[in-house]
Amino acid sequence: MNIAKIVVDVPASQTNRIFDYKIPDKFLGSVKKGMRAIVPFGPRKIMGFVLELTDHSDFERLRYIEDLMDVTPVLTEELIHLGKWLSEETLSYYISAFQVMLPQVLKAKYKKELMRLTEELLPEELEAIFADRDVISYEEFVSREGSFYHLQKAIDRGLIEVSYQVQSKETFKKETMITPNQNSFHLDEELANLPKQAVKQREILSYFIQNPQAIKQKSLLNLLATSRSSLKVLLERGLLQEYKEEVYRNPYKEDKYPRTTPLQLTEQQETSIKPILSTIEHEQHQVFLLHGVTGSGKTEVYLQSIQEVIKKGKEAIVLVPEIALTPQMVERFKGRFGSLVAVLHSALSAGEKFDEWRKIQRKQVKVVVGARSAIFAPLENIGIIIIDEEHETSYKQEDHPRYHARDVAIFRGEQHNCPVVLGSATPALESFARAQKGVYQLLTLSKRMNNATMPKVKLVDMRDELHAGNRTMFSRQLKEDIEERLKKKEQIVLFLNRRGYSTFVMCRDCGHVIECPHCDITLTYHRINNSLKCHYCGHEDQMPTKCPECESDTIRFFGTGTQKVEEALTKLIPEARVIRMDVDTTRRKGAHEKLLNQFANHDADILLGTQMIAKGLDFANVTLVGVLAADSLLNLPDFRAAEKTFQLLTQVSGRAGRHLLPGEVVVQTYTPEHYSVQLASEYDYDSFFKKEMEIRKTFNYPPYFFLTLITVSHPNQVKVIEVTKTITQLLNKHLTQQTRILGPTPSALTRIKDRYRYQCMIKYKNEPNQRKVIKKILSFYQKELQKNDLLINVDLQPYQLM
DNA sequence: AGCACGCCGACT
DNA sequence: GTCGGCGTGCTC
Repeated sequence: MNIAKIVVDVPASQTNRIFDYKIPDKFLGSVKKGMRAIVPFGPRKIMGFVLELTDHSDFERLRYIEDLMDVTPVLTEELIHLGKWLSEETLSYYISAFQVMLPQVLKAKYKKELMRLTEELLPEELEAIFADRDVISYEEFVSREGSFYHLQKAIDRGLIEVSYQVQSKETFKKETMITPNQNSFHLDEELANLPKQAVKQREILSYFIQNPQAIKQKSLLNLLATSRSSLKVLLERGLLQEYKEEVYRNPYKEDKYPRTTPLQLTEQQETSIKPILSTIEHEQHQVFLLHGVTGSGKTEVYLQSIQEVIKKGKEAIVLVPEIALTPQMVERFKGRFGSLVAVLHSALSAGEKFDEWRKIQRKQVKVVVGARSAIFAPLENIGIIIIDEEHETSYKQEDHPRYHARDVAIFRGEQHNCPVVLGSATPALESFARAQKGVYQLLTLSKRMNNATMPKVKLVDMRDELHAGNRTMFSRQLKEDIEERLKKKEQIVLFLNRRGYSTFVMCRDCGHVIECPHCDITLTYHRINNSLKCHYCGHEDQMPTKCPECESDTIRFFGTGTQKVEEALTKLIPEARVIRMDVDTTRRKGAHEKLLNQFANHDADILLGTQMIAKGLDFANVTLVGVLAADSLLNLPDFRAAEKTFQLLTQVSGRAGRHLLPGEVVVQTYTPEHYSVQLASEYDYDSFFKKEMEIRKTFNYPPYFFLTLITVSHPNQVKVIEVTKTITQLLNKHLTQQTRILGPTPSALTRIKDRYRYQCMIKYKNEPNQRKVIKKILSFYQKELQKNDLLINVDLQPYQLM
């Protein structure tokens, strides 16, 4: 086994294959599959992943592996297998598939340097740049406008060498530890010998006489209220010793979380957990769809399933949408499983993420809780994979490799013979359809815990408000309800799905929304020159004074970003204490937690926020939820708009009345008759499912058909149309009869940054050759793609249609 | 992706 | 003869 098969860190179609390298004798035996290695590649040195070891290669002039970057492999055999599958599945490069499975810091960093090889003076121009130094960075050379010709000549004459360096970015946090010198010093004797005035030294020594074990320098100095200087003397005299110990950066302090014990399950929970436990017991792969209304106790089912998995000596992965990975959520898992839990969250620093990952790699944890990419946790003995809020679109990665965590979960579930549990109050249509077909096993929790009822939803037609002369963003109903709760000292959650600055323009009379004439997107109001702009194609219009549709002059910008609402709210109800939670107020580390704590302590009456307050929050005292603008999602150019609206409304409503106090929801809308708004207000998922499925069937959308979206972009519009047309023709020719190919159509955002974008949509039921055909088409355009003016983007099962 | 190599055209 | 600008093809 002296040859390694390696995938190199060059994301390009021509290098998207395996290269063979010889293993030098000094590394024989220590090279293992899944390690990162530094290898020569042409004139440079780059990082590569060792995928296989063999002793035969068809290639004759093999070069040697230069160095190893790991002692322990960073990819397990299963992850290598998964990476190959992933790149096939998503049509992305092998290297990208492997990189996405690892923490950022394991990505190699490259440096190119120029090294002086002789004592003799360099040609004038170069000497000026080197200025007596032996090594300068290549970037510096370029930025000082060094002549490449002179450089080349100096290299040819052997004066200068180009050196390539591969660096690893990972760093390890070290802590200084202090311990008594093991070499049999009698500390008590030494203590007696210390001069009287050495008070602090005496204190330190006495401490170690009583506590002879090692202690962190930080804690010691803290404990004895002293500084390093007094410690230093003792270290220098050899009475004490110091050493560095590697520690994990610890973003979540375990001791903070009070331990919880399993709760008594309700009858429904009991019925639901049984089949899960059975598959764990029999090591069977099975996908469950746990359809549980908000507040029905899905989490407890997860926790007790995990408990069983741990009991069997296995491990668990829990995926939670980024936005729901709140301290409250983490607490539930850390509270039950303590330090056996690793949390992978984007809010962690790169170093913290790496340390959590390393805990997993070293098998020090049993449970991994994290957002999308946590599905790649390097566990080797998985007993269950749970995806909470499985309908969340954030589980689909939008750049390469465009994977869906749900698919990866099922793949790994098959590998490990373990159950995959998809949980949601509002399952994705695709998932529910599969459960109906029996592909997934459906488990239902229809009752809330504590016998709480779902809060009553009142729909308020905002057009009526206007006709009654109310021009504020709060309906009379909502204002009244807020005031009532304030009187009763109960709390309120207000939800607005609009980011702070973003505004759209709508006629309050007829509900007409002004869109860009060139793109299918609402225009944004800019205050500076009173104009309407399209953020993508650059189109600009003067702000109209009349509705182009009905001529009414009640056309207004709905600039109701959270900031404006906060302002209006304090004007309307001055006594209310408001906490605003959006990207702006939670950007700082820990701010999220702080604001939620304030609200939990009733330091505020109203929590006003965007998406981030829609999920997972659980406050006993919240009895009113207000949705300020339910239509905001419906106006998006997306066949999933109704589904997303239904999901969001249901989820937000679930924030009220989770405990003893009954809850109520006020939904403000301009389209109260829309079925997604109607049915969400009645919590009628089944009817929504039926209705939406009919629509999907009529328009040949998922789950009846699979989609593939091919987006072509190029600076020249004629060229884009031509290429897209050819692609459509090629697809028509090579795909089956039943498959429908739409296009070329201009993309919803036709022009971005001077590139025209056209797309072609493949709707298919069964198309086994699809990937092959697309690959062929891509290679047909390879030359043009390389030049970079033509871009072809392929998204299988897209979630973002723009 | 980089990088070398080779051809071409402009300029001293 | 000298220099830089591109197009092409290769990397174990």
